Amino acid sequence: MQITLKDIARMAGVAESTVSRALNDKKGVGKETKLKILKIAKEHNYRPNQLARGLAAKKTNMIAVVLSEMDSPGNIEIVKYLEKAAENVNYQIILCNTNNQQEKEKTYLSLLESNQVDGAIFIGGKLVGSHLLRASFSNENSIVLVNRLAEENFFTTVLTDYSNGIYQAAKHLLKEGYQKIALVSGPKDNLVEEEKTNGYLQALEESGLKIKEDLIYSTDSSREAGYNAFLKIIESEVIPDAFISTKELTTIGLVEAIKMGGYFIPDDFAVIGYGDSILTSIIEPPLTVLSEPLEELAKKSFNFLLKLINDDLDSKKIEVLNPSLIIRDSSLAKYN
Amino acid sequence: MQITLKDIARMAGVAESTVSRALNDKKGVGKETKLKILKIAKEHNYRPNQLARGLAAKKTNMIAVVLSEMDSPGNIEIVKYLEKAAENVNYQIILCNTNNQQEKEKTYLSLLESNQVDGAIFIGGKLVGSHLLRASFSNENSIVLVNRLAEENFFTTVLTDYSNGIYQAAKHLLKEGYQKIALVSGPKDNLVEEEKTNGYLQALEESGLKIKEDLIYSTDSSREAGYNAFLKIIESEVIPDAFISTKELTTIGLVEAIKMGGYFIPDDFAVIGYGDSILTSIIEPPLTVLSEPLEELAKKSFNFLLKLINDDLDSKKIEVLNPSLIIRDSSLAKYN
DNA sequence: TTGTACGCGTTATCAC
DNA sequence: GTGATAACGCGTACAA
Repeated sequence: MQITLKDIARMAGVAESTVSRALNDKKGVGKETKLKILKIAKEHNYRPNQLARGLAAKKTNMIAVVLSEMDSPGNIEIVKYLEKAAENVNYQIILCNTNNQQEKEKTYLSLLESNQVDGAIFIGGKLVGSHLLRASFSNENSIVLVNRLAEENFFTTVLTDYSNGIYQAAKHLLKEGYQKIALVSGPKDNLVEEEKTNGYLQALEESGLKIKEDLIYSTDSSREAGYNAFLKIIESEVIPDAFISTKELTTIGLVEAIKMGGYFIPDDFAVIGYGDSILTSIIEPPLTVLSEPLEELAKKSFNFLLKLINDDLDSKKIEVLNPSLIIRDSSLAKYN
Repeated sequence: MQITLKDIARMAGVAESTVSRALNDKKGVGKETKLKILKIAKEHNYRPNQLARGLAAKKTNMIAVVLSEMDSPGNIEIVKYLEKAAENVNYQIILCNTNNQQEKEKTYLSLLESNQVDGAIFIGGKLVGSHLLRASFSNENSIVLVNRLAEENFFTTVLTDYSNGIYQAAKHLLKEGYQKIALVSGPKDNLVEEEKTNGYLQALEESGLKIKEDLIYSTDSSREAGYNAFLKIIESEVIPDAFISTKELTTIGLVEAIKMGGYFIPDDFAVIGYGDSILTSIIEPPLTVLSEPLEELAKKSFNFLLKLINDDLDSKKIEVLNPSLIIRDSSLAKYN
């Protein structure tokens, strides 16, 4: 059995409340009694029961981080930064993985509703479902969305400027002489992916190019999906000379398919991938990629959540950060 | 505010205990009262407060999964299998990341000691520290180790047969005609890595080859470490003709260094890497790798933990599973 | 500065 | 079958 407050109180010959105060560094405890209490606590390796503590204080100092994709190195990177931020303020992170399944999200939301965590950060994922909405209505839950768009705009959100990112990518390809740029984006029912597509369309329109519907392909965010996307697209009437991929894993699959087909990058097809992660840095040739400001995404979202928890945020906020285009071999100029 | 048991009791005009019984499917509740209670609960979106529940029942239905390396796709894969297993028995997983820092492990152990979780699975990591030991003494904590060796043998453990795995790898290289095989292993203060080295030594000795100390290199388990390992090793007197790498990320770094040096695989150096993950499958050339039985590791360890929690395991168990050698281009025969 | 008493939301043990 | 009531371990007014 674990030792409890009561035990310490008995040993020290004081009241439980005094022990509680001493252990929590609250003022109003005599120096000597405090020292004695701390000593006893240490000697017996006392660990406060966090369940009881949370129950009494209505605060657990734990937050949930809900990942839509645990395979994506970018997401893992964000988690690491979150952990660092949490550590500084003595918060625990509990990591949850949904694998893009909406029902799973519901499960993890109940962590909030059942008071196991003080707040939650949702990273990625599709359109915000009705259950998330209801959660925000039923009680003033502390929720921050990262890289996830909801048309309702009920949640504090930290975003990457996807539209602008893909816009830059497309512009770059155009400047390098590519004219028939294909877009391999994520699932259609994802507003973030819609944003990306918008950036693509805008760049093409500005250049006076006709949009070929055949060259816009939306699919899952998996490696296989990227692979199959290439196979589908080169079957179409218009053969592209370049690809922009909007997800980390699809990028990998896409490049693999291109190489498997005996084509060369960028000679046959230029490629701009997504995410400046280990995956895109391993693959050959060196890939031009769109890179998200992962550290900032993490820091800002954590700060927002902290403020939400402490009722320190007057209104829902949306912060948009800029991605950057990292130019490498795979998008080199077509004719030189 | 959330609705509580008491609220439901009031609305239904019954006692709290009755509500508790009804909601927990315990016998001894009238059909009609039960129906009424369930209806009210559903209508008001009642969520039991897990803190209170855990406090009263001394059981949280949560387990901690402590990862030593979150960058390793193999570990992530194990986590996914664990999640699946946990879901089946209505357990929640809380993921913790230590980044190979022992102090962090201590932090997460306190999740156990403070009754926030019913048990913990430690995946990977170095030598078991004294804090882990103390945990096993102070109270009968439910702990399972995965891919982690402790000389004390206090914990139920699920292991891969590392020694045999590396033995197979080395034998394979020898058969293919390689004679000067270098080993790039993980940190020295890690018994698992020691096991791997043993397998290597055994294979070489059986073949009557003299061991060259220069060719045994132990380092961090990072990509950079693998990269630098190659640079160091080719500076030595004996230039190897093959490499065995015992960690996922070092494998990547190693291969990158070889290619960066202008060498070819396997013409200049054969390579056997570690882990059949996305990383080793992306990199070129196709890599011969040692693959761990990830799903089995997860399933067995979870079952063990469940039994530990339910006091269903009479003694500490150690289960050793077999890795498999997946042969691809990077270890092709030297002369043909 | 210290102690008393109550509450947090459940579960479990008695009675009835 | 149902209802009080006492835990569970801690925080916190309030009183002393």
